[in-house]
Amino acid sequence: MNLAKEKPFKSNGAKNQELSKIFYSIAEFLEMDKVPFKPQAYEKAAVAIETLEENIENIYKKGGLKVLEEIPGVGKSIAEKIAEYLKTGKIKYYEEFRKKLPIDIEEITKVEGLGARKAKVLYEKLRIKNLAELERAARLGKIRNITGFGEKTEKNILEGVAFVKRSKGRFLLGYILPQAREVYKKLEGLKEVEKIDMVGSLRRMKETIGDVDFLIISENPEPVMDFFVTLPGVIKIWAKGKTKASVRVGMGFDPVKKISNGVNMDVRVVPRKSYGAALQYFTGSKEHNIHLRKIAIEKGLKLNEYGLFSSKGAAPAGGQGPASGGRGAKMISGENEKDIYKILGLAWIPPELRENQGEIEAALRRVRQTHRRQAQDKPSGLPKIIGYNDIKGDLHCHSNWTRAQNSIGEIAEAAIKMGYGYIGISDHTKFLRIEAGLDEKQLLKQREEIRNLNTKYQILNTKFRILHGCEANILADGSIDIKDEALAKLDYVIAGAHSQFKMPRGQMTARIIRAIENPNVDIISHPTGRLLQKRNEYQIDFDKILRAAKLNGTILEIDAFPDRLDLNDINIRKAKKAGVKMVINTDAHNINHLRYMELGIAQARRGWAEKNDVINTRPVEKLMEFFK
DNA sequence: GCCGTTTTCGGCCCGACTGTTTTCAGTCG
Repeated sequence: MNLAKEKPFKSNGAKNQELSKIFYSIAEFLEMDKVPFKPQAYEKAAVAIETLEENIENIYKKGGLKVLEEIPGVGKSIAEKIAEYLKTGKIKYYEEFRKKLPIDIEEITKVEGLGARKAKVLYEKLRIKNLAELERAARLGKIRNITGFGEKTEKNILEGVAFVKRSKGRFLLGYILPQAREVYKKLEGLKEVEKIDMVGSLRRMKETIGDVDFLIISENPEPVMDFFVTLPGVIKIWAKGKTKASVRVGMGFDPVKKISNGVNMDVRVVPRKSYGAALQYFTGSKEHNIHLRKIAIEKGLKLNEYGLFSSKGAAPAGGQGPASGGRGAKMISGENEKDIYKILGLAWIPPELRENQGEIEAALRRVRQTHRRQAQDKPSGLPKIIGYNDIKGDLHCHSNWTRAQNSIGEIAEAAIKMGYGYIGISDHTKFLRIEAGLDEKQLLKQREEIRNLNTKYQILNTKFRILHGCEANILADGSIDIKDEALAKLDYVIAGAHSQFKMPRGQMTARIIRAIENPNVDIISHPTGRLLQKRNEYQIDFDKILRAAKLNGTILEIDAFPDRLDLNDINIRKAKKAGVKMVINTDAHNINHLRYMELGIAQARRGWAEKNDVINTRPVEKLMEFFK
């Protein structure tokens, strides 16, 4: 490969992200001018482009405007704007908005309670263009005097600004989940709480979480609300009504951002007969729900958070009290979420798949497939995604042979407690001096300790095995920092890039591929190198990586560490499609990290991965067959 | 602006809560 010809790319899908941001902004600008319907059209296009698998430049190069228009939500007008952007780097329509209203709309609307309309007023009255100017105006007490605003709004803006500045609004799933579960348990313990579920992005196990949502059945919601807003840790009550309350909970110290932090939590109480509908509704995603409602409408039904209704004689929205489908509408379903999907002609869809990324179409295929024999084990076109109990062992654990905390014996004990059949020790190797990486000699020595421990388990008749691996380094040229003879003696070899992340795309791709082709390398760890909220993925041609992995039988890791979750959902789906096997590992540096496995499984589920796609769902003998 | 096995025109998901108003717009999910 001629590396000199390759220029560094901004990112694989940089244009996709840039365009989707522009279209989101156009939607906001149109919203400011109270233009009807166009904002939603632009937003829909923005979502479609943002989640597109393929690079939009390639799509345009291949098929021109015609093919762009095949993207759902993209018609003639938006396709032309995409082409304009790809050709000139600008969109005139957007630039004109920006000239008229030079507002950093993306930043300002991140502030809780501020949308496009208010942002426009703030600009017209006070020339506020960005977060810093917003904060200054609020501090000086200028905002309270504007019609439509007041003292409370001003105070909320100040708090909102502080929040955006501190956290950029989202939290890692791995750090939120334990906090959310604690609150869940407290609420669950109330005698007034008949049933409770976590909903929203937390139920969908998204890699980052904006806020925590709980759904509750209660005949007597007021004490629940009172309890919720006075929970220890609540630092702010945003809203408190009879059926809905919203608070900010302080979370102590955030180890990643090194600041003290808080997360918003919402509680919503619904009657039992509507619980399933509400569960569906509040789980989202928004796009999934919109699609579902449309299916309801096609069937002459109406779906909202209170239930599924026959829409015959339905009154216009807002005309009726709660728990209603409108005048004369009859409630068909609502208590059970599965029933709602069923009545709509769909197989039940696991929350992790609810992103309107084809899962509804797949679930629809149920009807056709039930006529076939295979209906029983595969009731729909949906994948039978990997389960949270399917993992038999963790192959990426660091021990105190390097700078991690626990001994190999301690890690093994923890793994046995988790019900695993094996654990893989994969310490860093010598290139990573900062981690006290092992050299060939030390690896051989480590092998002895592992052999001794395994002998002990045999004698005790414990059905458990420690596998000996390492996480070697892929050097800049794609070679490995440990000699082949030493690698060949290990049970398996993980290789990962831990340095020089800013290489040009072609060079980085070649580097990783060389490692994939190495006859001693079995697994590529955290294949794209991103760190959530910290570092973007390095530049690689992932399709080329997949082809090489498939050809060489090299396995790609889904690293479950909270700020990695790498591969991400889109890449997992691609890998599955390409027939590339994956392994879900925690990258544990102490035994408490072993519990992050759940995050990796969630990620695999969101990537539509099935048990068969993931090698460590297999018992140790079958597992070993995947190693070179 | 997009979309179409009911429509190339006429629809677009919809309800709760807040803060401001004095009957409702804006925001959120």
